[in-house]
Amino acid sequence: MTGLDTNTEDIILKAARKVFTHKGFDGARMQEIADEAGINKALLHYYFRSKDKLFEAIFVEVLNTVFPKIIAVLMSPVSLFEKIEKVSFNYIEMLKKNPDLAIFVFHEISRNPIRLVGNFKNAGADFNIIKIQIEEEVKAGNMYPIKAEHLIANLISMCVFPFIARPVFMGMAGMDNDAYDQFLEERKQIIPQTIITAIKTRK
Amino acid sequence: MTGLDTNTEDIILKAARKVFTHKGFDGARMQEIADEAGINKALLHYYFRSKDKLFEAIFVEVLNTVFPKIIAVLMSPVSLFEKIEKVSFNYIEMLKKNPDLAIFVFHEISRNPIRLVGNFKNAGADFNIIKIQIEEEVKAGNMYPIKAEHLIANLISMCVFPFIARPVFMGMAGMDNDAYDQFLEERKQIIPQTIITAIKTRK
DNA sequence: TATACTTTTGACCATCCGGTTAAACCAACT
DNA sequence: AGTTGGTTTAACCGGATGGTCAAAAGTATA
Repeated sequence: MTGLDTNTEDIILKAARKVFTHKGFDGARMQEIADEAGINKALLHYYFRSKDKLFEAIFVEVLNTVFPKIIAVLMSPVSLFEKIEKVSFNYIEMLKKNPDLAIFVFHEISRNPIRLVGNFKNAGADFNIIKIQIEEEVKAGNMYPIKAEHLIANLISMCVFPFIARPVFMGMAGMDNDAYDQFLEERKQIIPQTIITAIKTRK
Repeated sequence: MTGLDTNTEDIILKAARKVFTHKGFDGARMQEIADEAGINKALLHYYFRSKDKLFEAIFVEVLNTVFPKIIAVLMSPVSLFEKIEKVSFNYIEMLKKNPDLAIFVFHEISRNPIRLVGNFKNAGADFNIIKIQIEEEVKAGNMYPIKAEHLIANLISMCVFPFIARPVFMGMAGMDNDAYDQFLEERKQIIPQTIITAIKTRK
């Protein structure tokens, strides 16, 4: 593919990402990563000193895949309703391309919550921007009040959780893989529709 | 506490449940379970032949904690709106008492999706009941159409995901533990409010 | 070609971990 | 007290696993 694929360090990262995101830190084996990369196990330690170091490298990479783009949308200077639509679209689009990331990220964060703190706080997330924007929309009569925490929680939950619970939902609703992909595609519309309709309406 | 606590088998199950749900199958150590139970490691193998067997025992137990009650509510003969309220309340209440279960269940299911199939299908879940109920509510003019899959996905997502993403949401919104517990409590109202308002309104 | 360097490898090591075993412990019964 | 049967333990085993090392292979430079 690209030139990156001929660079040993990147081959390793790619293999490690695949194995770690699929099996988690505890379930991943250095030997399996080496096999996946088509190299000797010792070479892993030559480029990355330890399993922890290698994991850290790909975990940061994954966090940067998952959070920054959505935060950028939420912080961008567009209307609240447009943000809700864009986040739904972008998040579902990204997770369709990286279906393992959701479970991986939250499992690993639960294994070691401290790791998170610094990393995404300085991705430019400022929660007050959303709070102020909601206040303004309420003042302008475009929506009814809701705490920013709940609005964002509703939005992210509905986007991400179907990827985490995929086998469960598929089993419950009797969907096959194709049907579920179609279902996920529909959610790009359903989620903003649900949220926006709810906040535009007197409860 | 109860008489159960003096029974070795139950002491083991309790310890195993704590360690497994906290660390996952791969991260759990038989020695740690033994320590937690205050017994010898060999005794684990005396009561449960292997780590797999012990895990299977507590996994079934956990599935029966997580799914049946919610399925029972969804299948019960009450109005759709009442179901939505009851599921929100019950799910959040249960997860407040067992905060580790959400991540644990979905991580382990992703590790081995087949395990799930039989288990909760015969918990009495019949998705058609919800589909029919929605059709009737639509026909009666009480709500606008929405696929049952999306309605249920929205409901479960908004209830469960805040437990999975707890550290992330806490970080983003700058909440401490007490504030987050309060936030979760509020969601018992917010979630049915959001869903019901949305489906009662022309989009 | 000789030299110096980085990259890659196979073989190896120490430790961890799930699992086994034989013996000790203990309660019940005779 | 002695026997029996279930329970608990300390010690041990073998394989898996993260990690190391010295030598081989490859590459660039003179």
